[in-house]
Amino acid sequence: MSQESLDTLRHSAAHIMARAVIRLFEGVELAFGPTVENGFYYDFSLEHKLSEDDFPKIEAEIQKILQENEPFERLEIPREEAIAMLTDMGQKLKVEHLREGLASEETVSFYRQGEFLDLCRGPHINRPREIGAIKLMSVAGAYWKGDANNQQLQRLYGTAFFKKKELDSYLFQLEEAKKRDHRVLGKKHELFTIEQKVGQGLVLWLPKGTIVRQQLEKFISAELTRRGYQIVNTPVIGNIELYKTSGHYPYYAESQFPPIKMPDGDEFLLRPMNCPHHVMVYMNKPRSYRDLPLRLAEFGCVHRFEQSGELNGMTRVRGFTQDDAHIFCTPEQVKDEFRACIDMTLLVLKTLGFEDFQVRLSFRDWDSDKYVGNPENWKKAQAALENVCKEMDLPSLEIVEGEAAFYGPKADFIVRDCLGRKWQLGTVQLDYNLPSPERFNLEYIGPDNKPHTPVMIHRAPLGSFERFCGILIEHFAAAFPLWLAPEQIRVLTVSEKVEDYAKSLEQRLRDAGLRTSCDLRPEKIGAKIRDGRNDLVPYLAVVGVKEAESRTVALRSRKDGELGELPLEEVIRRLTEEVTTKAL
RNA sequence: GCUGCCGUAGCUCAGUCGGUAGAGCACGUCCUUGGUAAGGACGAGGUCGUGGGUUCGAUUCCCACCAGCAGCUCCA
Repeated sequence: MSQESLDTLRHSAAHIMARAVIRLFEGVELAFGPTVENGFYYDFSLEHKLSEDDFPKIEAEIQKILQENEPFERLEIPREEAIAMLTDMGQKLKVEHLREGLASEETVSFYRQGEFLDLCRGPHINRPREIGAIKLMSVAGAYWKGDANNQQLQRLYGTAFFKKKELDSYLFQLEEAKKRDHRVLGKKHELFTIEQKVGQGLVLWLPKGTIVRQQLEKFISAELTRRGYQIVNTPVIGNIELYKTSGHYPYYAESQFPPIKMPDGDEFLLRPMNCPHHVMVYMNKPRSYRDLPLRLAEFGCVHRFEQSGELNGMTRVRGFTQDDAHIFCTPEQVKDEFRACIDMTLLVLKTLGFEDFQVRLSFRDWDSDKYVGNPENWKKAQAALENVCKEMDLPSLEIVEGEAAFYGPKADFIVRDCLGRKWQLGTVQLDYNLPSPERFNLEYIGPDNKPHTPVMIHRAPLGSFERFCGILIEHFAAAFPLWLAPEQIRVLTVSEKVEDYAKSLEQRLRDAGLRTSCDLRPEKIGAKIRDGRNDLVPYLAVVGVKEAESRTVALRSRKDGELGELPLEEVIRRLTEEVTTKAL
């Protein structure tokens, strides 16, 4: 079945659900009932507070409608007549939609099914009974027309399939996906924790999670060196004047931790971004065009007071560390620098085996006044960005207006979590505004011996270590490749007789730079293998009397199973090679 | 922040129609000295998220708060 016919089916299912709700409850006003990725929803306004307890009742009514099997019938009605009709029916939301959203239409389409009549573009299936399986999934609040200032509606989510078997398989996949959730695996494998007593959205990296993070830091650091960056280190707070100059403060007052007020009247802000500090590093001394591009990098810790309802495991937190850098360059250098940033982001994603990502170019909304800087610079920046992205042939490139940072357009790299939700990881942002005379008034002396304004590029290939690791946990289902694995090889003893031999192996592995431990428990080897596999250790080295005598280990890999007896030197050589190549 | 749901041992969860709680795993001790996914016995672990209220008595009922989950809104 094509996605198109599945969408038609689900769209009809949404209408059947709405019809059931109207039959069961008083004073139901309908809003919109579109299809979404794995199903559909319908927004309602009604007195009764819907909850999951109502689902059986609604689903029973839906089944009745399916049995009745009345056909969908399309009607074309002049808009004015439709307004009168819907006003009579008390469907105020639909009337508003006709008056505003569909104001330019001559006629609009309705669908009738028995006594149920609804404004709808269609198309629909012919007969309800074509729906093989329909299930209500959840109830949630949603704002009318997606605006938090409007009234809140009740949204019922559901899904539908042609066959019951397809629904079962979808529900099974959902259950499986939940097992991959980084919050579940992070707890199970002791990677990170978030404690109420520390605070919402504040991540405590546990020893095993810290190893994964450190490996990423090493990887990024090596790239920074290779690509001519200079590492700096700056404090996590700054005088509020700094953010007033940068323009950040008035714009984002609500999503910051409140300022720290000093007795002398000074105010300090827990920094929500690193840019102003790096700008100050740039301003530390006069700069010449010969110094550019100046690339300043820092694993910078920032804090943002995100709304409580937005917090989510490691992927949306209140304190996080960006693999940040700011590049100060001449206008002529922008294209090359921007390209290099995209290139580094692609390298990161490729190294970690992310193939399914999309790139979103976020431009400004020309009607909005929330952006700073002159339109000329914006046009220049957006054109430069778009050109480079097109030249580099990035996957599923999408341009969205209105998503830009307030100081400039950006290219974001977006991946999905195990439940299909999109998250922005890497980002490259062009900025003609912070360096401008209206802001920090950055300068460099050109070959003409006159001051010029540099261009700034903000970029973070990972985005933040927190979010990236959260997504990474789900990407690998916590079975990290050897170079990232918290424990790379575990020595398992068959009996106590070989304890000394096992300990000597552990030390030699450590000397070779491998992360290892020794399972000396008085358990049977089967149990130790089982635990080692459950802990997702990439290599298990079994040693018994036989191996102790021949000075070998019986190696077992997570991927390939038993590999036979090998001398330790051979094991070290293999693992070191695998770590160096960052094999997936 | 909003709507709905939810919170019992380190973890996953059961239970109490109101009389202060239980399982499996993990943990500890002992027995077993074993060869590629769970050997056995015993033991320790909980102010049932927090604060109020109703009650002779609340983990259980009610209210508020806090935290978590799904969605919405937001995301420098």
